[in-house]
Amino acid sequence: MNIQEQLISKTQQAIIDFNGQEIPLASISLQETRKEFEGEVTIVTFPFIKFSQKSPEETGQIIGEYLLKNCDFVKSYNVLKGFLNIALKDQHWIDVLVSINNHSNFGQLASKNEKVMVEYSSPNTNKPLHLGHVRNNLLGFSLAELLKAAGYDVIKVNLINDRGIHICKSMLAWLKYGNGETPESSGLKGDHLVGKYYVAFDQHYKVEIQELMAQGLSEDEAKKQAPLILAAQAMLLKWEEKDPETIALWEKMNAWVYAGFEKTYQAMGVSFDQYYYESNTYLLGKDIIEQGLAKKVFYQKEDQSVWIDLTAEGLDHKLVLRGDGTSVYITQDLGTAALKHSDFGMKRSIYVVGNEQDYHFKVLLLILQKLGFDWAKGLFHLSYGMVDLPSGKMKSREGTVVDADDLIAEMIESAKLQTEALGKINDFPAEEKNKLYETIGLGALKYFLLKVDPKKRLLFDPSESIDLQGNTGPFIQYSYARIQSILRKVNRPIPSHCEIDTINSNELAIILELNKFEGQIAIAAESYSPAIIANYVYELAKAFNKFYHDDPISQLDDKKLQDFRLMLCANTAKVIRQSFAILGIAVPERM
RNA sequence: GGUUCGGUAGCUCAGCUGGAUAGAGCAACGGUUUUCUAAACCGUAGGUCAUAGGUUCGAAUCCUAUCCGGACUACCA
Repeated sequence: MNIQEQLISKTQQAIIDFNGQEIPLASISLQETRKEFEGEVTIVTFPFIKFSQKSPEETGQIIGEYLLKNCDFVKSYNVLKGFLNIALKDQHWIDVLVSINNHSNFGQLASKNEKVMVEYSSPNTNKPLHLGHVRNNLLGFSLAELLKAAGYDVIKVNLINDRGIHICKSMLAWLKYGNGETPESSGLKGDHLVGKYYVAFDQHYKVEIQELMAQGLSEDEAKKQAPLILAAQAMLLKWEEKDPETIALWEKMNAWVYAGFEKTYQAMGVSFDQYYYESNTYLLGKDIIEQGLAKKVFYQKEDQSVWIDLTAEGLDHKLVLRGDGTSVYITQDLGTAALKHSDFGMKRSIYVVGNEQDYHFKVLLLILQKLGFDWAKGLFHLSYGMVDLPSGKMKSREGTVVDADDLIAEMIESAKLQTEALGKINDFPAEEKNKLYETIGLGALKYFLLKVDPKKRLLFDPSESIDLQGNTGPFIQYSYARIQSILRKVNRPIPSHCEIDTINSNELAIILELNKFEGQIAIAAESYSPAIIANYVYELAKAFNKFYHDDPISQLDDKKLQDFRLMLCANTAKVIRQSFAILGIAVPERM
């Protein structure tokens, strides 16, 4: 029985001893004592008064007195209104630290022998990645690391949207206006080059629409009849017919994009175990439509189009296959979901996709459940909020997007300026300096994006650079570097046991944080929220910095105390490093 | 209109399986360095937790309504 279970059980026993009344165990809950009061564990006594027949204060006294007498790990207690605060003996907390220290895999929860798939990134190959994609990628990668830490076997998947009318738009514009421009000839990164022609298409298209409207067509008609859009549609048909020239162009331009994406992925530090391409999966799903028709989950209209009636679920009628037999988005997604499951047989599958697609995923999951696939209940849409600018939503066509590559470069530059201004690493070789700027710049960016609850929309103001002070990635990296500095200076192995018997409040605060780590991993994994880890590790770093400020370590003469504090430092560093690994953020040895 | 997510300090966010006087960071103001890295530490100031009801011993947290904002509501993806 652990400490908490003992406290709960003894609390119940205290009242039984007092008057024979039995408090239900479920109504006894322990919580952390707030910082301004003495103690580490608090029991709320309000729910007990109908059993004790005493005031909340008296009830607290009765229980506190009982615990003090009957639990050898309880040091003292105090009662404030309906709150019984319990302080545990220092030795208990020292033991907790030693046990964390000697735990070879602290922060890695026991294997659950369960496969979980995380699909994220899922880019279109017609334009470069922007800040919204950055959030998606960091969130997806971090979620995968988080689930691994929580004991799951994780498969990271990227479903690349490499076909469709939007891809044809870039291809067409490049043919018409590109003059054979290549990444080599222009020096442009491949994804940016292709994106340039996607924008070019839209500009020329708009001109054509204006011209047609001037000729008296309505806007809708003009949009449908503009020569450029007709040409793009024709190109899509040629692609579907596997016209060699079209395919060759498509392959060439996609290869440019992939080379560009690869660089951005590398810069962000994200990776995948498996790629799926829509060009391979877009025809999937039609057999599922057949099954659905046979099971009468779907129905067919006179024009042969296939629909599902979701009005009973509060949704609408939804098209699942066009009248001409071609797929829509959801057709493919039905097929891809089945394919992924047959490839990996995972129990759970998480889609990291923005909340603009809430409706789509609600429908997708509902259809799969209605079709009776037993794996469908394991699907989950991790719906994250959009990244907004002060001016509102980012729009690629209006040029208001924050480009991923630019942003990363700016963050590294800003880390460089800040680091140079502080002048602490002038003795570093140039290569190490650059590495550090990258570590800090990306650390700031990643932490900034990950510390916010994924569900919430996130505001980014490009005119204000991301902070490097306060509740930021670099603050936590700095705490880590400080510890490494101490460990280097003392240069003694971390002991495996402790010979002190009292600890101060700063030390206690750190141990309390360290003790929470694995619980936080479990909670964060269950709620799919790396933000919980980000906020947790910030609290740890704060506690450490206060300790560092107040209490000497390397200049101590008392070796026993020094050993203990070294152990505290080393384990703080360990937990910071692991927390940041979950967030996909590197830690520096010096900064 | 319907569905849905959100609204906490000037700004960015924690806290939300109901518990104490609602917490951080930034920005503002003041202090700390002959002592392990001041990217730090300490302090001051800043709040009708959108609004109104309800449930409860107790509500930022749960329920209802209203207001405000976002997203979705395509034979686009």
